[in-house]
Amino acid sequence: MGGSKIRRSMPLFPIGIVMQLTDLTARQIRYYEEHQLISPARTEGNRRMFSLNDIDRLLEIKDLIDKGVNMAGIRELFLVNQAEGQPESDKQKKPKKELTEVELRKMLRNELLHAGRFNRSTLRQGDMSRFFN
Amino acid sequence: MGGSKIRRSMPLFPIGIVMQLTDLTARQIRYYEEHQLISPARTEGNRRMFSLNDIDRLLEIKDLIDKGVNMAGIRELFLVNQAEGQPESDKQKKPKKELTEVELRKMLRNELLHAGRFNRSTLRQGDMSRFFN
DNA sequence: AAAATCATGTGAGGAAACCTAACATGAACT
DNA sequence: AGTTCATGTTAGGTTTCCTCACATGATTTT
Repeated sequence: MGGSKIRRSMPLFPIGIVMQLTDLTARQIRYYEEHQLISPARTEGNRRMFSLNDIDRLLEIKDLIDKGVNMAGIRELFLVNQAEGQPESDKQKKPKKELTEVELRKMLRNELLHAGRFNRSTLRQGDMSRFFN
Repeated sequence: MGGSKIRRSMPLFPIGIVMQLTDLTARQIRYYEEHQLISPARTEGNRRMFSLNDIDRLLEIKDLIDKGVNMAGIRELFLVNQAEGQPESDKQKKPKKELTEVELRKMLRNELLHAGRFNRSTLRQGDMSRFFN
């Protein structure tokens, strides 16, 4: 890297800026990281640095939270979302702790209560284009 | 501003990131500000925050310095550059301290010595597009 | 209804990244 | 030889961020 080109995945923004850009508190952002919804890079000095992709993700998270989805739900949604477009070779998908039937039923019930319309295809990625004039 | 859109003029980057992106030292960047080649925004706590435009500018500055142009020269070039496309109403242009004949001659001579090919139209602005994939 | 869980607020103590100001330095001019 | 220019370096101070811990209100579970 030298003069370099900026990539959507380049860690560029400190948390303060991300707060402004997303209207989330530092606490919220860190909490979402703790629950593995994002994994921002770190500087040598351990400060979080966020990429455009991270910001995209935070905005999606915000959206889903408004719809009443909880951490686990969002995590699973992201998994599904990233699985599509993958080689379908893995029968077991990921050795990640998948949702159990019970949990799933619980979530769905919750969705209904929250008048959750689950469409409006959020989860499109790379929607950051709208961010630049 | 809320969810908001990013503008090229939005102050987003701390100086550390700008250093990486431009390969300039903090000292250099501050020095260029001191000479009014850039004017990055400041946070409440007085920290510099740079926009994409600022980074564009720094890259142009770097380029011109490589060609042997000094601070005053770069400043004047930017003035000219931004004057074109302006209403030609002002006869006096800016009450800025313009270059004197002597200074101008000095600079030109310098250019020649430095094998300065003054073309290759740098100074196009908004060239940051190449920065994104 | 009491207890547990979830998502977030808040505060303490510490460290990283940044700030200004001052002096140092080598290269190029006068 | 002395000056100016662009940059390096160091010192002392402030801001922003970090983790950890505990508090809190809204739900959910028992």
